[in-house]
Amino acid sequence: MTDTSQQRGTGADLKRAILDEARRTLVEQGYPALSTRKIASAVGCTATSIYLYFKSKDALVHALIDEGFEELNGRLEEAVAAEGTGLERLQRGARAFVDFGLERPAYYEIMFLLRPERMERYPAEAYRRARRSLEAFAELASVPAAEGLRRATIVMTALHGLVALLIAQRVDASLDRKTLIEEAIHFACAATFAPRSGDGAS
Amino acid sequence: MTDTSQQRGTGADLKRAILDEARRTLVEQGYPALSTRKIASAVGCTATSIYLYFKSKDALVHALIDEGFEELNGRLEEAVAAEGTGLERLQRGARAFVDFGLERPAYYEIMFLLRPERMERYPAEAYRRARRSLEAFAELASVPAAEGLRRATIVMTALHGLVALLIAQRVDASLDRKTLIEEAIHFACAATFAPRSGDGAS
DNA sequence: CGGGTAGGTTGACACTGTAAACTGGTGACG
DNA sequence: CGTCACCAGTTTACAGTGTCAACCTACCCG
Repeated sequence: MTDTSQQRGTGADLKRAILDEARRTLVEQGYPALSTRKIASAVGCTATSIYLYFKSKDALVHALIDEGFEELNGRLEEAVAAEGTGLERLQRGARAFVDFGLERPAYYEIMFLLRPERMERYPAEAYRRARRSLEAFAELASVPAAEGLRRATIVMTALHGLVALLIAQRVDASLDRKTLIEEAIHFACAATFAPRSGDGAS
Repeated sequence: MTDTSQQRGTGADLKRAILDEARRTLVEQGYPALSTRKIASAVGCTATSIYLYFKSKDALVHALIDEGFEELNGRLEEAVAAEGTGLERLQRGARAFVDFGLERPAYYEIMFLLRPERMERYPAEAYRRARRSLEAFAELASVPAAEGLRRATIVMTALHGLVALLIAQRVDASLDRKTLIEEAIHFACAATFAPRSGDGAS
């Protein structure tokens, strides 16, 4: 009965509590509502205490981004791993990516939507982890490795655009979401398997 | 010789000066650097004077967004208007869209990258104007009108994803930018002209 | 001359992230 | 046992943000 109804540990416990509260705020109220003072008061410490465990607010957000990529990578690997043709596996991966974005828009925002200059650069080491999903896609492409990365990037950009505009509610509401997503995934993935410069109409 | 080396008009002139300075700051230093006090001091008035002409900072940004869409729409219409097949015209439009985003990343950011809940909703009337480009794309699609909007949306999302990730510098630096863009546009536009559910290989 | 009003300013409030200095408690060592 | 150092956290403060309420001032009109 030492703590006064505040969840409040010390040391590593406090760090965890801060991270938990930050994640909660992020998920429930979005990135803009993420403030050091709010986190601190919810967790029962002062705002400056956060700086004992995170170099800056950005560093805290980086930690959340890491969490996000961990979950995303997990989902993607699972989706891609199962049996099926390359195209099928790619499509499952694409669906997993889109689902992640739509289910966790706040995570998606901090992972993909924050401009880097506002974000005091996400460290390159972690960046590489963020690219694992891209590489998973590249391996599935049915083109030479040199082009595989490009094709995979194209798929990623297409999926990202889909998720980003859906999250931002900038897609015409009259469109059926499910059909749109299915078709967008279909075309995006097909591109990865298309021959070099097939200009032909039928 | 009434003004003291500050560009400083009164009334509508001041409003224009504020808008000009806001645009300059946006273009040169990006959205995060856009602050009412900075604009005010650069333009030679107080921060609160901005509120005489704009309901809020968001309203000021809305005005810039309007400018952005005006330019974008102009470019798109020009690109799409000239002669050529539907596919060619669509591709020119797509290129124009991507070029706009890469040449004016700050404009692109406020137009497409700001989440709506952070943005006190861009008014619906202006929103419609923002959709003109989409409709221009839809008209070019070689599918029934009902599907045209969806196909156009898919192209838009693909292009948006491309621009967004390029701007955010989240595209592998080893890739040749020009080739990536060309190929992405190629595939995106091809989708609009593909038959219904062409699953076929070759 | 009197007064209303458009156009701007002053000052304040409630926030934000963050740095420097301070404090209370706990363990180690002479 | 006494003292010293260290560590976790707090206090205080600074510079910045958007925005509102009150004030002030110069001009025009009757």
